[in-house]
Amino acid sequence: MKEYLYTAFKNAEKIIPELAEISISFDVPKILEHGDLSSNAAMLLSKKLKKNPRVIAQEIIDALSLDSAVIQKTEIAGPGFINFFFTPRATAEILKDIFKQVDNFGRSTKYSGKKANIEFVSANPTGPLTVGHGRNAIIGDTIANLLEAIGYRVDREYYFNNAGRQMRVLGDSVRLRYLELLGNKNDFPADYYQGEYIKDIAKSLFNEFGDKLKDEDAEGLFKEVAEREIFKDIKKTLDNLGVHHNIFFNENSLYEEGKIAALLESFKEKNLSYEKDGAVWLKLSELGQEEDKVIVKNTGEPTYRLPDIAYHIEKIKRGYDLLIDLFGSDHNATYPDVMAGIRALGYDSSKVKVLIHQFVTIVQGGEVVKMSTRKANFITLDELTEEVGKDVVRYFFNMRNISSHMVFDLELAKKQSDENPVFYLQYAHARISSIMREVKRESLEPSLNNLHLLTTNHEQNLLKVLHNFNEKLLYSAENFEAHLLCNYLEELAAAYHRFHRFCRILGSEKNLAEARLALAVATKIVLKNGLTILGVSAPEKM
RNA sequence: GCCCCCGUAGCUCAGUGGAUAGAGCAGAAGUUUCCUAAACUUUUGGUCGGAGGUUCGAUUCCUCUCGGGGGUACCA
Repeated sequence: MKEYLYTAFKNAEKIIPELAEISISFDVPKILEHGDLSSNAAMLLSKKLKKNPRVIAQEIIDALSLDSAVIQKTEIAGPGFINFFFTPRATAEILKDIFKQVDNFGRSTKYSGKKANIEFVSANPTGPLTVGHGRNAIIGDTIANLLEAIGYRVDREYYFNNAGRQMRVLGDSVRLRYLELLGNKNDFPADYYQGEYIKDIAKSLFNEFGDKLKDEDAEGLFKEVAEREIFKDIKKTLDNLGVHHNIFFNENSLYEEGKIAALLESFKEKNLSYEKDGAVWLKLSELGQEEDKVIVKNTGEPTYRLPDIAYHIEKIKRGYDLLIDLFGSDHNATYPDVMAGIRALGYDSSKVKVLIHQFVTIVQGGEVVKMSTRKANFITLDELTEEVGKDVVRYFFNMRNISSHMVFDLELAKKQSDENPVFYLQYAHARISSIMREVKRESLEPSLNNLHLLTTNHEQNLLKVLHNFNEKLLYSAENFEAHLLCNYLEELAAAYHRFHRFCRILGSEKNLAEARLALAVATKIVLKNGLTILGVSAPEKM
């Protein structure tokens, strides 16, 4: 419908040349009485033409030469809006597109041939994923789905580190638990990993090796086994949610391939680093940042900045058109340094898009639960998924703006899961599936031959919502905002449920029944396409 | 101190500079001989944290301010 108006406005430039100077756009009015689409062009021109916007609006309408088979009427409203009302028949044309494209309806080829990479989760293998990681995992995977829907080829990447202090402590935690099993009492340090999973790993080592490991050091087998087991669990947890990375990038490989040493050398050559107090500093204050930061500690170990810069350079070299980093807000201070480092070495950081999501506040029994992997005070993502199911977890994390500090009330999620909006969407899909089973008895087929019969408010409204899918999906993907897709699908489901209540298929005259059936089937297609992008199932029965 | 995010209905949250700020839940009243009532209809509930500014028009953009969260490491 918009395309029609864009063309009409374009042609009207011959009569009102100033139309070419403003950006023409059409909004779907919030209120039904304001028509199907509205334009603010007259208001935008009012200053330029020094005329009352309502007068200009009339001149625009006169210049448009609209087809009455498409546009039923136009009106000038409020300060100078032009409202367009489409004929029911023109509105129903959308069903033809949906039936033609089916699973591909809504998908776009706008970014075909482009490659994107999204790095997300990226938790080091020190313990099970928590509910907090869940938000990152779901947002990341859904953004990847959205990008694929608009044509990108997407790599899902997981960056991790199995070296460093964190992992040493992990290995030693397992070692101490293992020694406990051999009867050696020890003071298990408070800053070690307290979780039961550490004891489980120690137990499996004890079962396999008996006391043969009592003189092993923490860095060897203990750490290796802990990492392997924990990673296995993490992948299982993600698998349960339908999240699959196709690239796992180990920070260690940057050291092994000499990338870290080379990077350090480049900074030195470019006179961007210096030594002070036994450490190597990066001159970030000369690169637009607040202050210089350490890149190699006086212990000889790099800080995270150095490998992070090296890692991003590696990704940039792979030739992506878009590189997304998805972090929790606790990392929000780290990326500007990394970007500055990349730019300083002459790499293009403009393709890197950093997305920061805010924390999930867990509330249990009316109290905020503070999460810490080390203290083993957390609710695992697995526990949550088992409690409420994959669809609820995915929908819950997708339905809110990533910048919102969301509250996750565990009791509510478990107890009142029936009231989660995801069931509202799925139920609409299941209802249509049910109708499709029923109509077979009456030998009704969806038909596009009598779409002019779809004239009631409920039918027309549903059709109009269907019209919006392409645009909403594209906008949602280009802005990395999956919650907009959720909002849209809720609107679609609501429109369908109303249609379902007031416009019966079985029992209606055949031509009308088949036109309505086409509308229902089209709705089912769009619901399913949307839910699939969210990673939520579209059940045939509930 | 400085940086990022948030503040909208009792609660959880939408809101792409536009017209009368919305949804779900919770509260009130209804709808089923009928394709699934996990639904639908009606209804109560708002100084959009506050104050300035830009604009024909601000919940939306800017400045200041108050409140909450996260950072500001030779942790990541």
